[in-house]
Amino acid sequence: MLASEIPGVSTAHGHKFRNPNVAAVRPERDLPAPVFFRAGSEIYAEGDACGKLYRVAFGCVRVYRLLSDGRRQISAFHLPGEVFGFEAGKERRFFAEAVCDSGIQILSTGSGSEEMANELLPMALQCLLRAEDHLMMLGRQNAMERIASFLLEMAEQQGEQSHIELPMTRSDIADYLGLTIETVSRAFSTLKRRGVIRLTGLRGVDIVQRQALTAMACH
Amino acid sequence: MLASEIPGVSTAHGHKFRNPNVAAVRPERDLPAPVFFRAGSEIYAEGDACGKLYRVAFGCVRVYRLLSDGRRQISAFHLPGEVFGFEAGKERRFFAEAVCDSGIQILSTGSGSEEMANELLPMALQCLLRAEDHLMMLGRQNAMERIASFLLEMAEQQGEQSHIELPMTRSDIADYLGLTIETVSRAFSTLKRRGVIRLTGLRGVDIVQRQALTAMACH
DNA sequence: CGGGTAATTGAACTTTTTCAACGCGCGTGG
DNA sequence: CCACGCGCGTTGAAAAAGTTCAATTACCCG
Repeated sequence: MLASEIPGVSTAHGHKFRNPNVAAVRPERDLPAPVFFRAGSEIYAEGDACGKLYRVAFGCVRVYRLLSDGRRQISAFHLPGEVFGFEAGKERRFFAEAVCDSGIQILSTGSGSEEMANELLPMALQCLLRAEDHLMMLGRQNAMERIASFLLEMAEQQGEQSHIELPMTRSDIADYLGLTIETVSRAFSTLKRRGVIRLTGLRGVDIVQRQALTAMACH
Repeated sequence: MLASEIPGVSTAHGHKFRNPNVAAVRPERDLPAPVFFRAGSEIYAEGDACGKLYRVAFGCVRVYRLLSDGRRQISAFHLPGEVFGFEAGKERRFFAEAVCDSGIQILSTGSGSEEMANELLPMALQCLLRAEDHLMMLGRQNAMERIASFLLEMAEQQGEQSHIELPMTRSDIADYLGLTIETVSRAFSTLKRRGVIRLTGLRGVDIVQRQALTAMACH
């Protein structure tokens, strides 16, 4: 099932979010058929039972938590090929939603093959690795550095092209980077004014001066 | 080996950091004798080979990363009973140092028993859970909320006493919370002025109004 | 082409940082 | 025993960064 096969669904972005950096969990043929989720629809919610894992076939997923007063922190965006849904404990503390129209393969872990259980730890560690990069960014980088890191991260997830598509809104980006939408928007504008990036529509970004970005991200 | 057996070493804090919330990896008798680390000394560094895990017998450990310009983000403090040192990849990207004089048990994982391999995934997930709490804090909470969360976290790690000992300096706390030492200090002063906490020396904190703290932490 | 959502921009304001000065506690050496 | 220095912590004032609120513009989709 592809986005392009679903009537009435825009495929302008759907098929572009390939992620060449993530090995398949197991051969594609062993994976269940993807379930389709409309943009914005819920994949799981806080309070749901843990136990299932999910794999993005196409589209994009945001995983987030909410504070009681509604402040949101997005902990990760997942692009095609990535597995998400790890959580310690019995009940989920996170929400997962489709950022754009997406196809999701549902993997049941407990009953899975032993072969799969062996891959769980590396995947969890990969998750941890990303969380720890994210931590550094939120704790110690300023707005411009976070935006630069974010663009490079997206470029890497999409195979190091100089053109990237951002499936998420400024609001999503803000909640991922711990900023406001206005600050995100201003940082984009500044990068554009300096000729570091070009904005093509609301979603597209051309990276004109990659090394300027890496210098800003200052790892 | 206990801190109190080491001549010339202050034991004023060493024995106080018990953590009743963490189950031992395996029965205490199977654990190797702890290695002693002086306050400030390095346990491992960025670039070291991964593969060993560590368990805090007594004392406290900080795990952190550095940006190229020296900015530091502490990703966790580990108190007695906790296991640390998980990292994906071959080489470490983190540093670990003793915050105060500490005893560390070194567990070699690869060659470990199968029984231990089975505990790796839960431990990694536990790690992930903490990282994600931390992420929320850094991304979406203000200075006072972070300090309140931090104090409650320390209280929980030390068994929900109303008196807690902070083995780390203000600078460590600042680098854990993504703030400056001045901001940390001002938040402590404000809490003191409001009668929420009492400061007993540089390291001790009495929690006078616990529910005021939980209200501030606003989970 | 027109409507509505999302994004951008400006200006005032708030929070946090930065820079600088000062104080406290403690150990050392005169 | 006391003076001194040193590390750590606190406090104040000014500056910077980011947020908030409000108004405007751009883009996508029918």
